[in-house]
Amino acid sequence: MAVTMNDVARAAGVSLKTVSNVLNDYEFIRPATKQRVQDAIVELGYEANLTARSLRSGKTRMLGLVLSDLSAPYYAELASRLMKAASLRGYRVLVEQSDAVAEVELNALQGPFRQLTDGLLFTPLVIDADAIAARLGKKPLVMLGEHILDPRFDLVTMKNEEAAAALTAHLLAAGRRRIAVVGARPEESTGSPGLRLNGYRKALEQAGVPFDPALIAPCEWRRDNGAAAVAGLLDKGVAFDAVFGLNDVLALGALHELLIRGVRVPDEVAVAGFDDIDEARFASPSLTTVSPGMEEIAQRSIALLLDRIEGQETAGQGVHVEAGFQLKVRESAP
Amino acid sequence: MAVTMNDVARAAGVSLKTVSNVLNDYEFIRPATKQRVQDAIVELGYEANLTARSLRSGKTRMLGLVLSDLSAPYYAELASRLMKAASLRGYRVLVEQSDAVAEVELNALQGPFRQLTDGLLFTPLVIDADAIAARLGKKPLVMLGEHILDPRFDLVTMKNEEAAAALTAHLLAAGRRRIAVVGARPEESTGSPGLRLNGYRKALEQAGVPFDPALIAPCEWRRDNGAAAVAGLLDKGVAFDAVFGLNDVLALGALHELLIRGVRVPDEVAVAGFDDIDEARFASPSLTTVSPGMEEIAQRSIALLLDRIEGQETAGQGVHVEAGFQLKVRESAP
DNA sequence: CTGAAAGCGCTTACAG
DNA sequence: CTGAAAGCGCTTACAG
Repeated sequence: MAVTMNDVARAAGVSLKTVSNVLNDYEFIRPATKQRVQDAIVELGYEANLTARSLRSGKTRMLGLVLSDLSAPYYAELASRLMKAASLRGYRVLVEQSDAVAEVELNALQGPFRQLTDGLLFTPLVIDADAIAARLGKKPLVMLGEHILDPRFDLVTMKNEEAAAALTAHLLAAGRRRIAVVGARPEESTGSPGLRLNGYRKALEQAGVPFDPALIAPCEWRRDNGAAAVAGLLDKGVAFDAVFGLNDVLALGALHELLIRGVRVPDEVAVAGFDDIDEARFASPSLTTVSPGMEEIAQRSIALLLDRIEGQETAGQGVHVEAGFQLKVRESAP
Repeated sequence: MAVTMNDVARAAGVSLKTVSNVLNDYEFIRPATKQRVQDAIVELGYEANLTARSLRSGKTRMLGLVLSDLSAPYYAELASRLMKAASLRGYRVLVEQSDAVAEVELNALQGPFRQLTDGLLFTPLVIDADAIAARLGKKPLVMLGEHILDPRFDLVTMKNEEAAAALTAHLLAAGRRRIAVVGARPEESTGSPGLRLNGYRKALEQAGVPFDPALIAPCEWRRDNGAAAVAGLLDKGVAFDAVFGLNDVLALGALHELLIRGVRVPDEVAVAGFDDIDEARFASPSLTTVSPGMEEIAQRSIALLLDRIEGQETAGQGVHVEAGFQLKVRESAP
């Protein structure tokens, strides 16, 4: 049916191996031979069969990306950048949405999804380091995010604590003293919620402001939950003069609820988020937030994963990368 | 290295073909034989090699999705739903971002991307129907969106004209007479911008309100362009009492600019969008928009594409599906 | 520098 | 109901 390497070899009057050599940029081919092969390829309109190549070579030139939900703005923007970075190196990205379900996360590690990809960019939300280590095959895996901080794994993440502390310090410097936090449990101290809450607590401590658990509203990181959490605080009569949404969609949900209730932002209550999604700049009022270095995260995680896939070193220890962050001061918390 | 079908056959004391029959749910297998094979599979931890299966069968059980930019909220939400719908039928979705570049769109039709997938969900933005027809191989392709309306192709789309007309009629009914449109050229009449503009014009006509080209601001569909377009109208001194952003991010960009300039929304200027992305509900004020039936679009386009892939009929004519829409009246244009 | 052969792990006619 | 054989289209040692 389709044109094969055999057809090309016949047309060029060489063996299969020579065609393969040309395709794989083998150095030592006589220019004349190479030219004949290339002419035959163009003439016949030959295209390499990627499946056959994969079967024989054991490589697919696809990377797996496991995240909870591609429709969340942060993940959508990250996935888009990861795909572009991978594409520049000749790789495609296959996305798996886990919905934060343990079974899906586990299956991504060893099932067909793993088989289809040469390496994994993994954002686990529910399974733990040991579960991952137990299912870790030979193929490389780079952790994205901060659910797992384990020296065994490569990890690309952001400065959660530092950035959250800087943001909180900014709110404190503006005179805010009762800063509500949306998206963590008061006692949480690991994972993205916990680390960001740690930063918040450190900044409070530094300023000599007491930590009040009543100000901490736990919820899943979705827009509607941000709104509901703030509604809950207001209904309970908890007094606060700022809201720190642990990500932007939470902050934007909170902002919406405050404005609906007639609370003036930032005059009465300042609002700040975390992520700097495209939307933050265009919210009304625009959202003060932290830019966590998403482009750097995308670049470095692709670079690290491809080094593992293509590089010689299998490495004993995991590499830990932390992207730099930037405070983005806007109208919602000047 | 890995466990193969041969290993399973040996362990179960049957031939390769019998193992294949069990794996592929062939009907006529003696229960005892089937059981022995299944036991061997579990015992050895056998997993089918998908690459080998693909090479032999010519099927990858992957669908291609070509869109301009996964980080755009509408596409991110659509991609997420498409993946879920495909997953229920045992397929994966591989995304290709075209950035609205013609070359990328063309390559998606015949290059390696096509080879890796059994069928394509294609949102072309720049190439035309003939270019597509010329490169259309044997594999099925379903158009998404409305850049191409051609009887040769299967198409799943939304009621652009009707929905835009309904939205415009809503603005007119609320007494708005100078409705600016952001995201189309005044003379445009095809593609998403053109069709939505047609709907706008029809509603104006129906209401006996003259069409004023000065109110039509062309720009690419990005948030910052929506803001810039409104800034342009205000700076030129064009009078208007409503803005219809041809998609939600344009409307939200416009809303932002209006509020920055101290224009009261909706009192002085009403704002409406199109798409009903998650963000619309939580904007401040919340955004009046059109919900174009995204879930229906996702479901039906997957169903249609898989019918083509798995079904017997190669069909002469393309099937055209239009999802239903709903007007979402919120605070920005009550 | 180039060739002839083996084999990656499946599915698919072809037999019986 | 089940088996023996061929072959999908490549890459990879092995020779020379």
